[in-house]
Amino acid sequence: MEQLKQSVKIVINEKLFLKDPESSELGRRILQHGIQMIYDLGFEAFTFKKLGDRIGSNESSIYRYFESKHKFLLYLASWYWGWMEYQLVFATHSIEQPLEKLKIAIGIITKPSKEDSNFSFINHDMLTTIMINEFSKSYLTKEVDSENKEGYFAIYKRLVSRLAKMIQAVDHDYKNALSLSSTVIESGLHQHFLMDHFPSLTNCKSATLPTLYLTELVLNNLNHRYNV
Amino acid sequence: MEQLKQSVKIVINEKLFLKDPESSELGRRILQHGIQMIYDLGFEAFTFKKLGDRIGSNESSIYRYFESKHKFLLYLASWYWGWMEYQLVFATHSIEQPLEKLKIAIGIITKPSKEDSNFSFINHDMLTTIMINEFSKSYLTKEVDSENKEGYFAIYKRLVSRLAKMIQAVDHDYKNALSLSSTVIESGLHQHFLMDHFPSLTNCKSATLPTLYLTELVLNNLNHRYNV
DNA sequence: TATACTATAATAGTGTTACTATTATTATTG
DNA sequence: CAATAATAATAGTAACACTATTATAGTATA
Repeated sequence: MEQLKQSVKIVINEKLFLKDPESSELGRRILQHGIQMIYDLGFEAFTFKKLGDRIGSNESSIYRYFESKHKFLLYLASWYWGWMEYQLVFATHSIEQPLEKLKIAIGIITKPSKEDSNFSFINHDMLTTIMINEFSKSYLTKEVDSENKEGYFAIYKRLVSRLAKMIQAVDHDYKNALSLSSTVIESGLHQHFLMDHFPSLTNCKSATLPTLYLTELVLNNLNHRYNV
Repeated sequence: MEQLKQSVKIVINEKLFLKDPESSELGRRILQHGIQMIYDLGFEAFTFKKLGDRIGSNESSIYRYFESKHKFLLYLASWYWGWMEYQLVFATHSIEQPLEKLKIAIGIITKPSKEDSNFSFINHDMLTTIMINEFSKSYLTKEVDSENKEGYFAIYKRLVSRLAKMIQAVDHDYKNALSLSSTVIESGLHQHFLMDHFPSLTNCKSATLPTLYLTELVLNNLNHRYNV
């Protein structure tokens, strides 16, 4: 917790960038407009060349911050999950009751920002949408294993593990806390995608957000188990 | 059911191919070796050029079967879900008991083939792995909505809907049958991916397959609900 | 046997992507 | 004022995802 609060800046694996984009004006413009462009065009159509044109800068200058488009996505994903972790730890640290703690955690993970104040040039709403649409692409690659070894997914994994611990705290005997945690985090994104593009495949609506569905899904599996 | 059994051939949206690849020797080689190559190289590194070289044919000839690499993936996905649907309907149609039916359905959807006999030149094990690694890429695009309108995801959607109906049959009052169905199908793939690449994020192991975890997950939510 | 037609192959070419390399310019600091 | 660092400009590369055109081989029909 202390690590998190002493500095609000989200600490990201240094191998994901060549020069810290938060440390200069150009770097911040890259983040801000990069997010905007991926949001608008999708990750496939987004290029460093287009981004350079947009911010009145040069493609080659962007490459001095990020080695590749793929690392840029990994950077954004780390930032997103780091920010989730921050919210989660901050919102639950003073709560004693494990069940209460878990409910709040699920609420944070499964509901898309909106109400959260921006504490940097990173637009949270857009970043959330980017994660819904693009996060899977950051790990569904032939290089996952080596990139995982490099620690590029460390923050994400820490979040899954944190949520799993909260699940376990509510039911010490539940055998699938990790799977349930990863399912909630994944479905938190996926159900939003379905709402936007395949509404016939989900019961979630702007009124009934995934939060409710997933909270019930989890709690029904704790302390009163059905054994197959 | 009759539609399914009258012909074992899986019927795929005709807009997904220019010439039916199952109708010629070259077409079948494209499918067979295309699957092998995507399995080996991943979808990104796979190209029609490489496939042409491999099968001693020409890039341009492959383009006479599939308009694009993306449509080839959509074709494979349709084939995969069509085959799932076939297995599911076939295995459950004679079962009366809704609970029994549902359990069998979840078993089929969440367990990777292996035991299933190939009834075409399509290798089911490889195709399953391809779906685990690449299926998300078929819909996480800027073109989802228009492609959805064209019916490119029809079989997948039908499967989600079928499973949702089976869930509903076990508990008529459950409010999130569609979301639960889509979650099971998604997690069926995702938990396998985690087993292979992020074992610390799942409790599933070759011994304890996702089937068990997901069956419990579903059944714990039916008929004895916790209300948030 | 000639002809017509189809399937496939060969060849070439296009615009774009995701970079890399080199050099020039501008801004900052000692 | 010189040295250094950051950024920009320019050019180039190999590969990708196609498209277009022409050639060839095989089969079917008149």
